Amino acid sequence: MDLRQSATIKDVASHAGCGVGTVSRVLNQSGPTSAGMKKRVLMAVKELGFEFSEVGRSLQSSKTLTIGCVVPSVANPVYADAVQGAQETFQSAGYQTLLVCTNYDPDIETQAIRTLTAKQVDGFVLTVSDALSSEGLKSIQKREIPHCLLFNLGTDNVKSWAVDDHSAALSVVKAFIEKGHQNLGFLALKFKSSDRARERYQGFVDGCNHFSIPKPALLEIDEDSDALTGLLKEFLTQNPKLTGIFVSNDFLALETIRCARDLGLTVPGDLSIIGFDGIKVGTMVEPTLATIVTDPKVMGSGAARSVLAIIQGVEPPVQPDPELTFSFRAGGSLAFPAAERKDGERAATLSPSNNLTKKNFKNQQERSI
Amino acid sequence: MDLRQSATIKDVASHAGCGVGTVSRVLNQSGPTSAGMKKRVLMAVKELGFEFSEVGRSLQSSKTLTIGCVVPSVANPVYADAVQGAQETFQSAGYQTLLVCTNYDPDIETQAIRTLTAKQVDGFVLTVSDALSSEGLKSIQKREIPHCLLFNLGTDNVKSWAVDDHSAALSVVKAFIEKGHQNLGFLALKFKSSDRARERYQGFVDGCNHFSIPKPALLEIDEDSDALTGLLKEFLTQNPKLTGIFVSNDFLALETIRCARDLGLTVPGDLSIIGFDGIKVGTMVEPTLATIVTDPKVMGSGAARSVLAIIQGVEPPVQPDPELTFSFRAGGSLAFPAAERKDGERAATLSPSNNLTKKNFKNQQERSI
DNA sequence: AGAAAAAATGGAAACGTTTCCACTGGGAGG
DNA sequence: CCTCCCAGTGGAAACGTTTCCATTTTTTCT
Repeated sequence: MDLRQSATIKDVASHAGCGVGTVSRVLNQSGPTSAGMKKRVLMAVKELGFEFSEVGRSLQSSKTLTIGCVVPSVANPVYADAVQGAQETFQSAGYQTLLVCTNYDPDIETQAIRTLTAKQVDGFVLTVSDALSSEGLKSIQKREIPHCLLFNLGTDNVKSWAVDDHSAALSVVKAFIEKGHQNLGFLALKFKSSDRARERYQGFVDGCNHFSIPKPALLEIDEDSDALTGLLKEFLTQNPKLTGIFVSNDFLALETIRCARDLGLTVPGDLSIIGFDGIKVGTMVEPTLATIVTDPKVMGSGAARSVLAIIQGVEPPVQPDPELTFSFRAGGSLAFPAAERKDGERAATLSPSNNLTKKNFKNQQERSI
Repeated sequence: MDLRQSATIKDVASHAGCGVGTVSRVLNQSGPTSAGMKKRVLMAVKELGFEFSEVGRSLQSSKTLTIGCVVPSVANPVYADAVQGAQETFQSAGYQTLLVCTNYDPDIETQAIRTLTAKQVDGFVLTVSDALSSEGLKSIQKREIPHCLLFNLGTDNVKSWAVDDHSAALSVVKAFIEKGHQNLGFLALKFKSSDRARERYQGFVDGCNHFSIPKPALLEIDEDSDALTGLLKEFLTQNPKLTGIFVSNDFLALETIRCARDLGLTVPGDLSIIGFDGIKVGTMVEPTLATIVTDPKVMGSGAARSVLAIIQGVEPPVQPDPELTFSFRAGGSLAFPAAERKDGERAATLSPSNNLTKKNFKNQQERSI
């Protein structure tokens, strides 16, 4: 038989010599059927290679068994892991995952949500650019489609699985202080298009206030650029007392360490660095990277379970205590500032910024959060 | 109005005082309509917040504007990047991507393909466990659903975008030989469930034959385990002449370097390592990692364009010359063997394998290809 | 002005399901 | 023997579109 055009339930019915209702009942076990009939239907199914069309089903049931998953980019391992967790969870509940990467662009985000809504996804897991202003999120809420935010902070009526960025940033300050640092900096990528980065910065500022140390200096870069060395030099020159930098993601932190070295600075001797995310390679480099460890896969899976619970109308899973969504990991990139500068200025000798150090990164990808 | 239950085209028609055909014609610009009618319909649409249901459309047109994307795991950055590339390409062509991670399990793979087929995806991009035996792939071919393999080698009638693993492995041999290595090893993860790893091994063996050096020793591990140090020690003990190891992916290569150090060996002094994939961090560690650089995003995007071309019935894009799907990147992990052992045995002093070196990898993920 | 052509419109059929209602026949209970 | 009930079955309706054909309205031409 020709499998190109798949058989329909009507074909099965006529082939088995019965009505479509009977076929449906046999295959879905949704009603009484005689043994003989059952056998004939199953026979016809096998013979025709019949499989239900989910499209027909969806039209009838107005359920698609499909979830929309919207994240900035899976090239970023944080989101990749989260997507992995969500996808696995949905998969084992019988749902498929429709993935969209917005590339941090709010317009794409809005458009994507519109498209997925038109496809009648049964729910959403999403990381939006800004949870308070997202058009897409609003329309999801208006339509009352089950959803759960991921990494964004939720509100009263919006579920969310997120790292407590604010508290995490606070514990970064604490870690710096314990090592005797007083003058800190914050380095972030894509600050504008990420409420997470802003949240971390706010926590960092609040932490500095709380411990009565100077407000941290902010270095904000737009792209994961080769110009970092130069920018860093300028930043350090403008903030000569600075001994520690909190970098908003681990990849950028590793880059920063490399740039610092290019400038003739030692890490952690001249400059301590703390990252964010807790990627595995942070433990494999020398010095190891002090960082905030998170578990994106658990977040993704949690958000997925929340959505499933909402769909099924049961009580959503309890989220972990915000304080448990992250942990501080010590590392060689954080130490006491060099003795002679305990409260003094940086040795005034930054080596000349030679931009010859650009490496050929064929695989260079977006790695910010 | 209540937006919970979305309006249908009939609602729009009655609201605008016209027939459903007219509404369809106005909204799809698929036929002549008067200016007045157009205005009334658009008005009704706005008022009701109407949006087409893609499900109804799909049923009618038997097109879903959805592509199934099946990969082992997006926790592996190689696949994550590939998925990113494919998704972007599909997105800009108006297609959505239904993502499934098989976790290297052929049964999940088969099941997933079945489900996606039932959902009537318009095409597939997939990395299967074994292209020659995959049940799912067979059924896709039988049903003549447009598809393109990703990382798997294709056959006459199956399109594919893949790194030329065989040639790449060959150039690894060449790189080792140029540095004077004669006794090589191959270290792979998930060897059984990946035809890519097997292809690399075969290329490596063929290369050794070609250059008339001994057949490489094979160390095959099942899991990304903490036991690597022990296994590596055993491996090196059993192959005392060995001076270079080709490791089938970069993450594993970095781990291997670390384990070698735990055993008191220096890299590259006592042991040279070449990895595979070309992940970014390979350039950020010390020593930098010699490796085969690939560009998974380009592969994913290419496979996506192939599928789109097949769907549209046009000529698929030409794939790059297989030899250009990878390049060798030199790195500090590859050097001449230590002089005193140029053709001798390893200094017989492997430090005791103390398994105290297990680190607490909270974020430990699957990283094999 | 009248006829013919062109433009605009309405609505039924079809796509593949599930669900519900109606019908049949047989067995149990009176 | 009659009634009632129930398991088993068939088939129409509904889900939301598009498409096609028939019909009505407008325009154009003589």
